[in-house]
Amino acid sequence: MPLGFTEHEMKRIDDVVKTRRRVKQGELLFGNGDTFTSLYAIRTGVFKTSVATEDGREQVIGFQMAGEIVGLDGIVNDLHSCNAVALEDADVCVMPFSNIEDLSREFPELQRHVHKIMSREIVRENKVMMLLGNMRAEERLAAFLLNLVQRLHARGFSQSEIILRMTREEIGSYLGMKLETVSRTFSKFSDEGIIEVKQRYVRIINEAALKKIFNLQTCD
Amino acid sequence: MPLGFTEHEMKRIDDVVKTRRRVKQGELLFGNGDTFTSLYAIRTGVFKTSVATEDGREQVIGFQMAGEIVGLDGIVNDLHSCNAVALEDADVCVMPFSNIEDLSREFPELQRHVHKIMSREIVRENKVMMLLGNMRAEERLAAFLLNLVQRLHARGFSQSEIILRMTREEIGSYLGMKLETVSRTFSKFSDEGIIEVKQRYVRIINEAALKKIFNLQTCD
DNA sequence: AGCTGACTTTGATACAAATCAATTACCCAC
DNA sequence: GTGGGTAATTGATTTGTATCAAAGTCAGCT
Repeated sequence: MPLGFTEHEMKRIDDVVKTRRRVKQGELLFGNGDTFTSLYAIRTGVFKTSVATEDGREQVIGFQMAGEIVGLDGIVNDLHSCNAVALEDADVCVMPFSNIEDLSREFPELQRHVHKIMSREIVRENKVMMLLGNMRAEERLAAFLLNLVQRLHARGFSQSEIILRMTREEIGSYLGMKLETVSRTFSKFSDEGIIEVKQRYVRIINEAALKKIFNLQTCD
Repeated sequence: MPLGFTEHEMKRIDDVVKTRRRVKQGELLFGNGDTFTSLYAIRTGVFKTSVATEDGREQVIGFQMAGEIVGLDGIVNDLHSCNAVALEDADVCVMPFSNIEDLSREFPELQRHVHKIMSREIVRENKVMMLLGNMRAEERLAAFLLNLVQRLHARGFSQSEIILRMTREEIGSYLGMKLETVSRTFSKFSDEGIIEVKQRYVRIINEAALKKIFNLQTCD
């Protein structure tokens, strides 16, 4: 949240954020078709967001963690158009969107902040489209690992070790490949000494090699 | 634009939109790295937006036409992160973003409108991710054609005839396939009597068949 | 501790789309 | 009209990933 407010102002902004909600592993925070009322700021836990086709194919849209906002998809039609599922027990701030709109008319800083959050999501999705449209399996997985470790590091975790909260199938769905291909690509990186993999545990041994495979700047 | 304003209010809102800019075919409206100042409302013409990797691969992010807004990618870092190129001579309204923010603090209707535009873009990109991650060539092209004809029809054009403003390569980039595959898939649909294709001219003969191939509701 | 079920790894094979290559069609300038 | 360049089509072949199949690993439960 942006700074530079008086105590009174902070109080009013805090009020938007006061409602909490716990979501257990595997539970929906919101689902496709649900009425949209609020954005959610993740406090703890990791979520996946996904959309599905009629015939049951799932596309994972993103993995979200502490400090990130989910629910932006609901604004346009007052209905959510994707599912947000907790991949581990999670804790979110419920922020009624009408309150956000009211307050952001009063506080330009907050208004700007909201706009940036939405723009950031658009830019993130642009990068995922590049990944899905142009890259090969190894590039996709390298990009995924680099992105994940960077975000975890920014939150005070290790810059080389990851405990994955998602299955191979979910990673595959996000990256547009099958779970077997995800597994094989992990094994390949492991054989080449670039990473160490043991089920959900991943340690990055040679970050430079990963960056070379994904010869683009790290996404955020 | 939303309705329900007084004459005086309309005047002030109109002022935001008064600057015009012409962009010739092939020219950039804005490019990756350009300073962000404004959103652009397309009045006439068709644009493509795209991002590029270091090694020169291009990913088309979208094709935008009259009434649609481009430039949302620039808000988050005050820099554009994609390119917007006119595919035909075009005409846009330049809308300085600081003006939009100022006015939308005054007019809740406008504020809501801006939020919806950004959310709509997020939802659109979610659908493209589904397309790129889960669908096969025929499904992608069917989805593309249905989407295009629907948007053109909403603008008063035919609901079955299209003049494509983009090359096979650009379509392929958008859909995550090579230009040869785009061409072959067009030919296949043509052989099956679903469409008539002659270079940039496409006529949809059997919309139901296209919808069946793309067995999802038409994207918007 | 042992069972159960979900997830992961690995192997063999099939297939859709990419790649390489050669025409063909079209638009625009002269 | 005619020539030149870009874009599109079509064919032959290769290749990356999907698919099908079978073990192997692990966490949770009784």
